Amino acid sequence: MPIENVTTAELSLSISQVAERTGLTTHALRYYERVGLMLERIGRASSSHRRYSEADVRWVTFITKLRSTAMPISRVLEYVKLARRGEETIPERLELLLIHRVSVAAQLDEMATSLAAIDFKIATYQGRTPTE
Amino acid sequence: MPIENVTTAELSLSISQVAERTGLTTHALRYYERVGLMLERIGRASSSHRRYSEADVRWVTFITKLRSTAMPISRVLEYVKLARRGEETIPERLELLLIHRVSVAAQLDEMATSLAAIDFKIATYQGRTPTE
DNA sequence: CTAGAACTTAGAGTGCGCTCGAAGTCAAAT
DNA sequence: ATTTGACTTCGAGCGCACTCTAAGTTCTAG
Repeated sequence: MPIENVTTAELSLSISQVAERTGLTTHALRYYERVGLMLERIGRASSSHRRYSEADVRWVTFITKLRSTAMPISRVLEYVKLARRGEETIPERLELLLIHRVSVAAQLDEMATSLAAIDFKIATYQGRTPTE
Repeated sequence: MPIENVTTAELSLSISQVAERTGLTTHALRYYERVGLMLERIGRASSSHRRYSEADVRWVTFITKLRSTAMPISRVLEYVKLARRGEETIPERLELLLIHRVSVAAQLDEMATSLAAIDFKIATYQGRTPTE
């Protein structure tokens, strides 16, 4: 019954706890690790069970923000690889995020436009003349 | 050499013209027709080439709004089937759209939240303390 | 001590939404 | 008359992002 994290007040979570906290499945978390999306190697308990640090959880959380704005995993991977190279790649990471930002804005815009079209249809179904 | 659309001033477009106008590929348009997404049978020229009416184009355009708000094709199909049954299914179609509307709002919300997180990161990379 | 839940790896399988290829037809231009 | 290119059908193939299975290990509760 080895106790980890004696040094700092680092919590260390099991994979299922991280799954709960992030909304991903344990399968997805293992998959992310396999394809190289994690910033650092995920710690292991003596049993070889994964132990996630707070930083790991923050990173997974950030990844989900990128993913939920339709950044492909391949792009996230580029970003991770830059991040692993250290501070010197901040300009490149910044550029990557700024480019992505444009696409997110476009997505928001398209979705808002689509919503308007759907609302228009809803209004006609509700018998309200939508232009009225 | 039978001439279609004699009655009205209906324009009739080729598949590639519709592709241009809707942003879909001709492949996707054929696929949509194949899986039953079109409201009515698409007209054919004597050559058996597809001829799209204005109403067809409007329908495809509406479909793309549903799709771009992440409505699965299976759901669009439900909607189409209702629509083909006529006016009596308007309440059901309305309900389907209202339910979808909720999901679109949630998507917009999530995307906005993710954008905020990305902007936060951008700000830190730009050396601005983001909370400042 | 034992049962059962949770974990491990490696690799195969899945669902969605197209996308592509093959083989053929047709119309317009040269 | 022939070449070019857009079209047709049908079915297979593909990329993405997981998701699941199998076989084995380990942790937890009673």
